[in-house]
Amino acid sequence: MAAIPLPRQYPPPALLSTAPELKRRLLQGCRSFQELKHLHARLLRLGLDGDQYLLNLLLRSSFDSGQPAHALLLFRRTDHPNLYLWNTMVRGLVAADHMADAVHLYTDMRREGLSPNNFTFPFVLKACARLFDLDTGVKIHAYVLKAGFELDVFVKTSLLCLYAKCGRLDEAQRLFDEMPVRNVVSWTAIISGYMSEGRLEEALDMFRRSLEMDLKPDSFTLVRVLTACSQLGDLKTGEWIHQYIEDKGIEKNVFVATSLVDMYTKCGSVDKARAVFDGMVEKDVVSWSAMIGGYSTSGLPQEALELFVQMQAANMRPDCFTMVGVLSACARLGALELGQQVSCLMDMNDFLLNPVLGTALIDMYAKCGSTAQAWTVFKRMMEKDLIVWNAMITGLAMTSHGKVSFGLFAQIEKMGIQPDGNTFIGILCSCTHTGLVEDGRKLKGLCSFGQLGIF
DNA sequence: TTAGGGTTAG
Repeated sequence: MAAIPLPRQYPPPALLSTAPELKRRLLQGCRSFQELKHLHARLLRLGLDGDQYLLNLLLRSSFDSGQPAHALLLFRRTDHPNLYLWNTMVRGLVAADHMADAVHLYTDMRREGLSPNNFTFPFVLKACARLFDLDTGVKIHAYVLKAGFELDVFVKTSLLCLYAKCGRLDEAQRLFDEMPVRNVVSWTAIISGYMSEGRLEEALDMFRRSLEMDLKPDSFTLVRVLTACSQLGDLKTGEWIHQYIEDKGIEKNVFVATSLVDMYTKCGSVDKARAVFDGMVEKDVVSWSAMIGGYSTSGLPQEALELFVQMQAANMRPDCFTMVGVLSACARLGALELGQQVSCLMDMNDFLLNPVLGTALIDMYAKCGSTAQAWTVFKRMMEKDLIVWNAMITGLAMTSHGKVSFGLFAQIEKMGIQPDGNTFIGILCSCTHTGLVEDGRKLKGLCSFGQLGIF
């Protein structure tokens, strides 16, 4: 009879009687907050709380267990923490999404008279970038120059990201130009900077330049440039990048492959998207959603629904993105029953709290002729942006509820929401469906259609 | 111990 493998043995805490034992245990990682507290107690009991190496492991364990407040508590109790501990704290707070705390801690560190090193800056600059705190970032930049870290590629790239994120692409480009060493991360960062400014062509130009300089793009770079192609509808460049990936034998991870799927669907090559999708070794919910949504927006609802059936057969749980694609396909087909069935796969609150998902459900009900159900969803939705209102106005208009859609239009105005072209298209649609010619004329008198670009 | 908020929606 085969021996039953015993579970991995951890020494009971009581046996952790020496520093090496405690260190080994801390390096294994904690399984619970309770255990973390126990290990801390052992540290105190053994009089090892002055050992900053062990304390650092304890801090990291606290962050890894999702207990940043506990890490902060331990840290505050430490006399004269060394730079390593400060860095661990700033890094941990950034990873735990406590950006303001990370910046405050950095400020405390400076106040205590400690000099940051090349590791400190990327952590704290990331926090500034996420907070869009350019003022603090600029002060840190001044200190970077003073302390002589401006040549460090990590520090420089972090600064570049800060400026790009805060809308200062000019400064980001200047830093990039003066970098003595550029690597794939710096190139990807500047490409992303151009993309976030909507300068997609220039982002692709930077990518071409990077290749001319023999840079080997990685999956992060490829995802960015494929996204730029998607947004531009630039099939030619997208295909070229795909060929480049194949020629160089670059492994297509799930992110790159999904970006290819998205690029092909957005550029009108659904078949190529499907070929990439079928060739994917690993597919996640994003890949499935991209392909299903791609079929829907390409006017192939039947294919979208067939793929959704396959997704379920593959035991892949749909998310909000999947559901939008599926509901949109049902709306196009007028498949009310199916739409109702699939909507049951989600919690109703998901529809009520997510305006995109809610709109997809309203649109499906309205296009399938069930205005009453569309109305119920609309009334219950917590967050209604203009697109939600437009979907309901159009839905009512299409089913000859012109008066009600006019009522909604009046409410929009009363609430101070600025209608857009789609709102007026919905309203005009209700005029044509209900013969409210005179109301349509009045509306034309009231609103400046020319400005909206409708006529 | 460090830098890229890596892909999908109405």
